[in-house]
Amino acid sequence: MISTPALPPESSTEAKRFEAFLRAKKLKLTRERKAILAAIARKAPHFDAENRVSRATVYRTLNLLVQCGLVQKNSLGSSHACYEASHGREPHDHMICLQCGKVFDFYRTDLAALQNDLCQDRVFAPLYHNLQIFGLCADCITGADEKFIREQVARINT
Amino acid sequence: MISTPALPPESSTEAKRFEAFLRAKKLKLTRERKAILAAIARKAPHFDAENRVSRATVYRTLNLLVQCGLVQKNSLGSSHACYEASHGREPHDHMICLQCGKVFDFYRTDLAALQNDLCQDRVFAPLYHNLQIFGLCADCITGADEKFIREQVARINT
DNA sequence: TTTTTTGCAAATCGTTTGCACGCTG
DNA sequence: CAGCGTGCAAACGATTTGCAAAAAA
Repeated sequence: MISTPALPPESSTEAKRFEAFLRAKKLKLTRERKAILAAIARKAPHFDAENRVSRATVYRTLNLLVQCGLVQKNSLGSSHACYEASHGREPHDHMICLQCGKVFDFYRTDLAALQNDLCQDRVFAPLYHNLQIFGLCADCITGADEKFIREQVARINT
Repeated sequence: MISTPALPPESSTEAKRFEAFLRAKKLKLTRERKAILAAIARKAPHFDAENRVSRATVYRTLNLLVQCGLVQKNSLGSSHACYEASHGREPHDHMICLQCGKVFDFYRTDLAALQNDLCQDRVFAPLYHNLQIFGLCADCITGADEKFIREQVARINT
């Protein structure tokens, strides 16, 4: 076993932010909340290490972390969502193939600027965005029904 | 009962597209599929009029319509989704408040151009996009913990 | 007639909630 | 000590799936 090392600067930053948030809302800093935050800070895949914390608590805490900006929750009206730690997240977006479902990441630094630009004339403080481009990937375009698909693409893109 | 009128031009366009798609995939044009397509074409809210078609069939057909481009399915890796008819859809995007969950629509004509631009150097044929901007709405910014929230926004937006 | 579809009901899966007990401030 | 938070198990709601009957090609 390794003696507990000093926490990396990022996680203590995150912890401080979370604590400040809880204080502002008069909520309590429990062992479970610390554990979940720690798991996120160390980028634990799917919170495996936090099996001792009940699922209900994980969800309740995730909601707090979302409100506090430490976790991003992506959804759109649906009851399902996709949680992702904000910390160290390269702001990337997705291209999703409608035919096979494959997801491609892409990075564009200018999208953050666009985001701020979009919000400049309205009272809305943007924290992060999520851009999904749906279409057809190379494999699916060259598939059997290529002709049909190309026609489809042409029609919609005009 | 009313004698069947000629279908409006849009729906017949959609119907043709769907038929071509089914033919290309050697699938059958059933009464249920027609009914669901018709409901979408007439912008029926939530397919109320299609109660006679089983839920399973609605979902199965929606998947076909998505592949064929007549319906947009918005999700992000999650198993839940948000279906929306492509037909006559103003290409709009969403700002979503993390605090209260309210959704604001916004329209930007230049986003379609951006979408094509993003895909120009890779083999991916974009059909449509979905941009979500998460942040805090006016009401929530002016709420009790304004100070904290502003700090948060400032931190993330840099 | 052959193959695809449908409807039903059961199975999933992520998420939420009510409640009694436990812990933080 | 007063609340807030937790675990559990049941409730939920959207979506999927297996299977036998029904419909399209």
